[in-house]
Amino acid sequence: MGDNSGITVRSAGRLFELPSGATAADLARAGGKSWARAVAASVEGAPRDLAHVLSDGDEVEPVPAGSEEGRHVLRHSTAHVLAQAVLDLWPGSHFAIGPPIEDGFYYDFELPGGERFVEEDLVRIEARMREIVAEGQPFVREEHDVASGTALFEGQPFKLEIIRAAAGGDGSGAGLDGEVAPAGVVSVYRNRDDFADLCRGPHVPSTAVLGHFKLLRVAGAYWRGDEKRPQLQRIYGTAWESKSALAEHLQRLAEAEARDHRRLGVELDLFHFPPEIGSGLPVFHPRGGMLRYLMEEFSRKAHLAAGYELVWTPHPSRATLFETSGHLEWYAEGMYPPMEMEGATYYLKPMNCPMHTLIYGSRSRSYRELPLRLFELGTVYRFERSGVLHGLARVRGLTQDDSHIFCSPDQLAEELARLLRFVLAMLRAFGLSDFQAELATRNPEKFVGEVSEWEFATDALRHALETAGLDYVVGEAEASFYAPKIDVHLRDAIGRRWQVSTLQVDLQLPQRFDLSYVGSDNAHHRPYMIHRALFGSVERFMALLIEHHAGALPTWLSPVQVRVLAVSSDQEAYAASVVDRLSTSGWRADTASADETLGARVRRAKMEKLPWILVVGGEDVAAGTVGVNARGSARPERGVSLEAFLATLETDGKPPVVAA
RNA sequence: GCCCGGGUAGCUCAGUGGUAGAGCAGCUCACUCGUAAUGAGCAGGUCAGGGGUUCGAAUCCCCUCUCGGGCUCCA
Repeated sequence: MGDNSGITVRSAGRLFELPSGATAADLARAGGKSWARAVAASVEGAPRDLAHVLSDGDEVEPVPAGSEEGRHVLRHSTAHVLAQAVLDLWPGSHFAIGPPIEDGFYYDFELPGGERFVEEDLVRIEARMREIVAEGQPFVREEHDVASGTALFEGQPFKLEIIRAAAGGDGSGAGLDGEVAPAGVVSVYRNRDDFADLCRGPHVPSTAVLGHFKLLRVAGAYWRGDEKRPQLQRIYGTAWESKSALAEHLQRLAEAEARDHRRLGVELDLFHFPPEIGSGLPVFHPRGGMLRYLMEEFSRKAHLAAGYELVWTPHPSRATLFETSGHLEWYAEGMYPPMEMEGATYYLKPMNCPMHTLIYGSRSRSYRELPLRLFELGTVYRFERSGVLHGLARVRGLTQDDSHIFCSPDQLAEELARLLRFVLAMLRAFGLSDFQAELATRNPEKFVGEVSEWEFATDALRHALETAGLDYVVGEAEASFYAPKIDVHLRDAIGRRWQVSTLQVDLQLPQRFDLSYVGSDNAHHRPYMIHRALFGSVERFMALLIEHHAGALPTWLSPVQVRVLAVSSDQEAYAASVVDRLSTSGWRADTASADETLGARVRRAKMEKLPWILVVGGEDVAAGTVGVNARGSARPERGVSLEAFLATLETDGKPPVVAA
């Protein structure tokens, strides 16, 4: 080791000798290339400022600006700059919290006199932020005790609440994403004499490091996410390590907008939401109807092949059904209001399960029938608050590809494993592959039933996840009060997360409906019931498919698969015969008359994102061939025999096979 | 439901107190064309709906509906 006034630290496997009192920034200067773009340091695995004083023997690694952790720091620091800008521009504002989030950050404020931000304010705020960046203000960490921290944030009620929560040790400060350090230390980052913010850190050394950011939108947000508490004004922004990374992100946002299923739904003439019908209630046009039909037929066939039986149940029901099921007790606010008819009260069903239990219970069941797998594309109605409706992804009338499986306790684990394999195989058939699951476990504060039963069901779900080899996280205490479940999430082509399938082991309905089966011991036993929606809903899944494929649906799902275009009117009869031949072979083909130029018709077909365009001219009539213009290919292919094209369709256009 | 912002022709949008506009789409006619827009013409609007201010309202004010971005909730 060095002389007795020095320290030795390790970074990337190398040893560095530094004077005592040296900081991570000193190491960064000595540390070479890997430290060049460091915005913070990881010291003994803990995130620290570059100004952090190192100790002898520390293991220290750079946190580069472009890493996830580095971006986190950049975004958090940019959020502080946003707060300073707003406090400068609106003296007397209260600032609440400003954490980094995926791809950006936000900050919540309360403006004096209940004033609200408007979009135009973002320009002013951003300009002030750029001044702060240009000033190169330092981020200086200070540590206070609770008393002096409280004094520091006099007049800032939200900050004081955070300090109190942390000091009170009730753990309620823990969810506030690093605003305070633990153990009664109030850590603060100061930029100016008159601006400091409560924060655990770390931060970049200076605002000069920042600059590649953009404010995106304003929104309302409840303090601590609680709608009974004050609504604050939230500003969202994004921040990146470089101009190009910012530009790429903005490009991705534009791409996402171009893929928006609500926009493509209009452009491709798939569906719309007539105000005459009501919010969240879509109608499907012929093309969208065909897409639905293709999805649903595929689903029905796959379910039949996997040992399910199709059932059908009506949409309204007497209230007594939902009293028995418990829905009126715990789900009433999610249901359409009641209808009175001939002295009875009816409700539209919000779920299919009660009706499926009636089918199970319609006669005595033998263990030999189990597992009994009932499947329905069941349309349900839910009262969704107006603010949450979102195209097809969130509607008030939806069709679940719903199944309820009744099985004996000893079948449960195997049935769940089999079910999960089936779910994943189905999703893969639609071209989706990037899955993550969440296992939601019992909430000890809020559950009904026996703990041992919960454990049995949860273990069975875990077994299914493990045999499927699926990545999963455990959502401790995230289950609803009556059942543990697996939620399957996936990422689409541009990385957005969608929640799709849900598998739930129900401990309550079989009991509420007093379901039983006769076992080999000639005694009555209670079956388990598994709820499962695979697509989630047909509507939402359609939205996902449209966005995932950017409207260019795979051939097997394309409402129109082939457009046949005659070069001039002289070949229209031949074009019609090609359409006939394709239709006879089971393909969806149409044509467009030669009133428009060929270029215009090709353009139209391209904008409809059709997978195949066939152009037929005089040469093709003579030779019995077609010109093939495939979606996504650089140039068309001339003189292809119709047989060869049919063979191409056989490989490109057949629905996938579900191997489960 | 709450906060912010929208709603003008089928679509995308211009129009800030004084005679409702453009492009695309639609229709008609001409053109018959070899791979992403042929030309001309025509038609199309209770400016979301209701109320108010004003000599006069798409424009200003109020209410309602509806859409978008968020919060909360959720398939």
